[in-house]
Amino acid sequence: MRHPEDYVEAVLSLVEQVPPGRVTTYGAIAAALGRYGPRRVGAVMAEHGAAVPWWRVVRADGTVPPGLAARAREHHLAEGTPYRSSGAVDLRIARWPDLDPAPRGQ
DNA sequence: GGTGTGACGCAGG
DNA sequence: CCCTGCGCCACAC
Repeated sequence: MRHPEDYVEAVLSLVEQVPPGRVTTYGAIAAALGRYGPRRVGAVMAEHGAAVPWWRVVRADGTVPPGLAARAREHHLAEGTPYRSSGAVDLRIARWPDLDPAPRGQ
């Protein structure tokens, strides 16, 4: 293991708790765990992500890295995840948990 | 021990 | 919308 076992388990556990049609972000997971940073979460996902609904973890702007975007989009379409016209997931609606109290401009 | 890199994030130009 | 720099942390060379 390149990462602490308990940390890996914690990350995967959180990802599995994200319901269909909703998503969370690398930064949110990192903040929730209060340990390491977004990049560590990404590293864990790159290595163990296949075991969980990895497509429910997106970047802070709602986009998914090239190469994963195509497959992620299929899952999102099947789950009804809200997308923005830009092609990124609409975090204002899909973010989970619902910690998005300030709908700013809208 | 310096340097580059990555399934990241944010501020600036 | 584009690109740049910096912070972040672990790893490979």
